[in-house]
Amino acid sequence: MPGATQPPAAQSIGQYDPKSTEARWQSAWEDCGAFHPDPQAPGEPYGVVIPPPNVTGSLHMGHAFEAALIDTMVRFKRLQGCNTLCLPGTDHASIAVQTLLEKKLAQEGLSKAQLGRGAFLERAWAWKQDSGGQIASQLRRLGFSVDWQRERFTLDPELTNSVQESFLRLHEKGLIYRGEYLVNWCPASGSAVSDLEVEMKEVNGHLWHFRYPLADGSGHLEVATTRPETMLGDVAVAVHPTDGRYGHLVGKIITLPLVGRRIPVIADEHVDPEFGSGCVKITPAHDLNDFAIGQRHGLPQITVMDKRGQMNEAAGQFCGMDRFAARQAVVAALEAEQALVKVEDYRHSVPYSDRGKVPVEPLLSTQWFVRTRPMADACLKALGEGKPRFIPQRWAKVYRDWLTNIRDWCISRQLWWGHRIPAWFVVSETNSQLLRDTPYVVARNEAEALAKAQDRYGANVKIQQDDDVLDTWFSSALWPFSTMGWPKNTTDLQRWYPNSTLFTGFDIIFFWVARMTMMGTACTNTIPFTDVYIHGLVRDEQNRKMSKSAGNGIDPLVLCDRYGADALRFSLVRGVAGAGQDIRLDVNQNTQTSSTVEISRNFANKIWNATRFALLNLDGATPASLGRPQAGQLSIADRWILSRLVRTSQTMAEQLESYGLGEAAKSLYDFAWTDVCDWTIELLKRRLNGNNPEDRHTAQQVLALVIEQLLVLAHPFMPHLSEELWHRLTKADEQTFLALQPWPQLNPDDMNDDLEQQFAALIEAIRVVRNLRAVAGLKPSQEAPVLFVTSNEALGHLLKQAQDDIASLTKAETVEIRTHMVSLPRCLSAVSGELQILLPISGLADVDALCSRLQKDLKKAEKEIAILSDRLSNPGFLQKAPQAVVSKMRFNLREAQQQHHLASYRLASLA
RNA sequence: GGGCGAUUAGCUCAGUGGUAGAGCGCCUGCCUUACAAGCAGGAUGUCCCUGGUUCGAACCCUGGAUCGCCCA
Repeated sequence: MPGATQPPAAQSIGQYDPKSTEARWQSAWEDCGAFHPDPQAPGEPYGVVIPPPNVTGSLHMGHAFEAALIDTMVRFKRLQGCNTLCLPGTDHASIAVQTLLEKKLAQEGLSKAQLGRGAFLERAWAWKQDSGGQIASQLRRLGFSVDWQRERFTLDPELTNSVQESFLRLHEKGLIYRGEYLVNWCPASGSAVSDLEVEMKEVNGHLWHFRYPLADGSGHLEVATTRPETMLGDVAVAVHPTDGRYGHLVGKIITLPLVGRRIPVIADEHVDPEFGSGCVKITPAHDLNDFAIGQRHGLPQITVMDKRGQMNEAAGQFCGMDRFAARQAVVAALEAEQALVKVEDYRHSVPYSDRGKVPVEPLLSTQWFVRTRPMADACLKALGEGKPRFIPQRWAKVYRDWLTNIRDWCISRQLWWGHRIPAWFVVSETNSQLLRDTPYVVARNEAEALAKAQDRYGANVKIQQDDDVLDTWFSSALWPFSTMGWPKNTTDLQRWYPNSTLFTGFDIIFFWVARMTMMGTACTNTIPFTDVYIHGLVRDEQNRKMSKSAGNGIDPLVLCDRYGADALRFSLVRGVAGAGQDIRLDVNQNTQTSSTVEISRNFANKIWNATRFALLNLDGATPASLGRPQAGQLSIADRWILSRLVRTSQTMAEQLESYGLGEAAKSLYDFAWTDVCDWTIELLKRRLNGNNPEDRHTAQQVLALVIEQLLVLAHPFMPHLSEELWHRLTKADEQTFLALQPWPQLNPDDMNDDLEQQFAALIEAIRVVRNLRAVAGLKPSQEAPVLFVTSNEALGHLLKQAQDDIASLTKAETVEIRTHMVSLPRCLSAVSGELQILLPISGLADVDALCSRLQKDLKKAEKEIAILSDRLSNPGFLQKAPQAVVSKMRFNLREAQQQHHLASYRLASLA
């Protein structure tokens, strides 16, 4: 039970409370327009558009993850001085919104047909104003540094204009056409959907075998199908041309059972002779493969279902039945005619509509399509030149394969909510009827359409706009430039187009990324972004994808409330191993807690307290008023932390530049916790509390500098915390933001490899003393003298320099450094490399513990000596390994031998 | 059928050829005036298997196993 022994008030003093700060900074940033960049401002442009979430959606962990990644990068670039734009928005989600509204209407006993298009759209807009786009406010809660003044919605007038303009241009170039094809029909939403919106699902079904009699009475053929109801639309039976069993039957006529239609036996390469009997029924109007075969053989297409998925007149006695009821009825009827041979259980893939969650029905209908081949080729060519660059690279291959095998894109949807297709039918040309071959004009508006139609068909034409709307992804495909005002050549477009990086999940490479690049090439003649960063999915502790429908998700906002947005963000970013790798977030559904996020909360608290320590020790001075420390005044520990600071700042910048976000987060964590808190602050305490004013001043300068820069480094990951603390530390006014400060500007000369190596030895010496004290059972508060003996001069010098530091970190009464052993009474001792560490206290020593400690040292040295001398006696190694490696091994061996020697000596002296 | 990813400490994962790492968890001791959301110390490994390349392999190559994903 945490804190059970202490009253909450006493406990809260040293605890960071995100609730009291996060909301304040979010509104301060927004009110001051901190993230509203001026396109004319200096700095290298860095432009990102966020993947527009669905307007029906609410924030889930996937959004939070994506937002955390984007914002970390965006804030980093801003600190680096880039002219940074991060543009938010939402998409209108045709099918989702329409499904939602129709459900609501149904509750009122209404249908959209009763309501009519105008009233329906009014309701849709009303809904959108009310409850649409709650995601925007939720993204604010994460501290996402987007420019809300530039927020866009795909149905905004300007974006609608972009959609119309691109439709027009593509149509003019022959890249959009209208035609009658087999499309994926979703009976649930009453609309066509694209290939991508179809998901193949493995289901347990049946394989029915039927007998089809030859018309001349000379026998029959056996066909097998998983969809008996489609046999009503059969127009042929196909066999493989080389299939010896059936060669003689090709060209013969079959009488289709139940229907009585006379259909031919044909030969087609496509037939798999191994499958079933080797005979395939052909239903061009209800199967994609059959459609292709039908076209090759000039067969008719007989549609036996309507758009609700019910059998139509062509289905004869089955007319009016639902397709699944018809399946049973057809089987029963065939059985009655003794045409049913057998039924097998059969596991197979069935195409389901992503949105409607019902099996799609391939259906012949007249739709609009994008001719993708030319655009895909342009994209492939660009990819050959490295445009765009994929991170991680392997996704480029997925993208390329998709573009290589791409099919035309069905873009019309039989829905109302969306961008209405800017095409008008000249119905006067076909007796006021809308037919497949009714001519049409494409225009920006009705007046322009009328003019065009009159121009072509005479003054008395009557026109009527296409009822359908465009696939939502059509407008999403324009997002990188439609949001910036295209086709107008705006300053935003000039500044931030092409965008710098697109961040998105691999699940929409096809849906979105490829379509954006295609539309980018077609409309703007360029790939719309330089880099594409593909991130993974958020999974739960059982490695399942976190999703609302699976019920294993957790509301990110709940975690924000519990641990702070910064903690959640840090967890998500730190969890990224390699780019594109999934991350795992443990979440306890019952308690709504996560130990992963708790760790990050603890880290935030650590930074909070480190800064609090600084504030308590700076006497009200700020980093600026204290000034930077003078080189001549610095202790070895000071120089060490400055070196670490410069190195960390450089490393993190390199990691972030190369999209190593998780690595950068870890660098920050280690620097803050280990270097700053465990060592630097502990070392500074002595000088801050001491009586030497000069030394104290230097310590304050170092502390102020290190903490301020730490806050800058932390800012991309934990923006609220760092902003709050930076203000407390610097006493900056309320219009000045850490978010707009420069990335640490430090002197690279302060980075010193040798110094860091020496300091590591010092740390090791301190560790050994502490270990020795623990092993020997000394109480933590008990002071004891420490004696170092080493014949290594450099090491001795280092220890001497840091004598006071060692004393304060090891509770040493005195610290003595000698080059030679002196005779001492029995004492605690240990050995580290060329260093003997002795605690000359008699009487207290736990001899057994000491012996085992020395035994351990001895064993370790023995093992090392064995490995190293083995290696160094290998002529191949000496000859072929790099000199640096060889001499390092030699050095290590000498040190191990020293250690061995000293440890056995100490052991002997104990006996 | 084709492709991709993963496999390292009890858990989550780093580790691009030179003596296996971190955090959490675990054990011991500490409320040491920044922090118990903390401090100090400690224990913990067939780096999935196999063969090869190499002076040297967790890492590169062959083959395989298990788990997951994508496409047909």
